[in-house]
Amino acid sequence: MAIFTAKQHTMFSKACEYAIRATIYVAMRSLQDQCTNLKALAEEIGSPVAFTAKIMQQLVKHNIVYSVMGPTGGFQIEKRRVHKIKLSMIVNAIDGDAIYQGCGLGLEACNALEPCPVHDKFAKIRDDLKQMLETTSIYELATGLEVGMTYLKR
Amino acid sequence: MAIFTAKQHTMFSKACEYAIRATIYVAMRSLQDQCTNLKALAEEIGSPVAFTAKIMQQLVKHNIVYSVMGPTGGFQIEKRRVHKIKLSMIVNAIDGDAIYQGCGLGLEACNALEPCPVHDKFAKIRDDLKQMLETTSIYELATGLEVGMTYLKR
DNA sequence: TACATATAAGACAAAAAGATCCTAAACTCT
DNA sequence: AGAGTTTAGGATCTTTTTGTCTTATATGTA
Repeated sequence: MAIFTAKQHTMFSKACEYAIRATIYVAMRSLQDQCTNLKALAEEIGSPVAFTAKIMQQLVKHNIVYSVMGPTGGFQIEKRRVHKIKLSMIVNAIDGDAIYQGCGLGLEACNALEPCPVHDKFAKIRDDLKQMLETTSIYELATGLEVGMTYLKR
Repeated sequence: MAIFTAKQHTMFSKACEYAIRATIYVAMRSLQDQCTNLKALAEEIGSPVAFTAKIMQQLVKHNIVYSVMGPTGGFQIEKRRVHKIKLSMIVNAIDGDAIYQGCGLGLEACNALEPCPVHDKFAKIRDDLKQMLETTSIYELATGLEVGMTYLKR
């Protein structure tokens, strides 16, 4: 159980982690005018194939990537849209906005007028996170990957 | 399912949210030399009684609060220790340290030398969060509650 | 048109998180 | 000592998250 074993609650859900990794990889390939099929994608980012399929379906529904069926098909992003896709769009599509909008203690009624005890302490962290997610484009992350400055595996 | 319904992945697990709220309340009562029993505690922070019991057991094991059995028993914190208890101790006891130590994309091999694409973007956020959790004492949160500046319910 | 290959979509399964229940152990008070 | 109250701890149940499987649908190519 969560409480008994040393849990590791992460910033994003596993699905969201896969979604970000997948989008970055698809973006890198898109910048090279390449479509990426599911199998190769899952291989490259080290994620379960069938689960990744579900996640990609969501990204397609949220217009973050588009898909092409049939042979030579796969996932791709229009080259000119890559820089318009921000981390916040992916996080929002998969995890919702609670991580950078909600109360740190999960209180419904928490706001600036009736703050929870950690409200002010978290306000800055949350705003910084929001700012970062909303200004970081997949373009910059994909190009770092392309030139071998960053890595997606393991 | 997570992917289908609009999920809300939060900063901390539910258990951790309850743990923080509970510790703040017990601390406030401890500053008034009062012991807090489980039922009253759960009532005050709006959490399920039995689940809260499990969480309190963990906090006792991690020496964050101590417990007294029998009538007039409950949970308490030594007055002189209240200011020594930091948010990080609670988060660590319940959620582990991944939120402010691990890679934003969940990659095992991610570090400054072989960074994931979002590594640098997250470094600052993570460090700020860590700093805040490690420097925020339960004392200051409990006193804000005591004077009615902050609220724990709903 | 037929065939091969790729994604879409739904059902299903396993694991973890969230929550409950019951009995044991500790303690206070009479 | 006995009765009643409170936390400890184990077993159990439910919901959510993570992951798999099977069938349908779309598409490129011979």
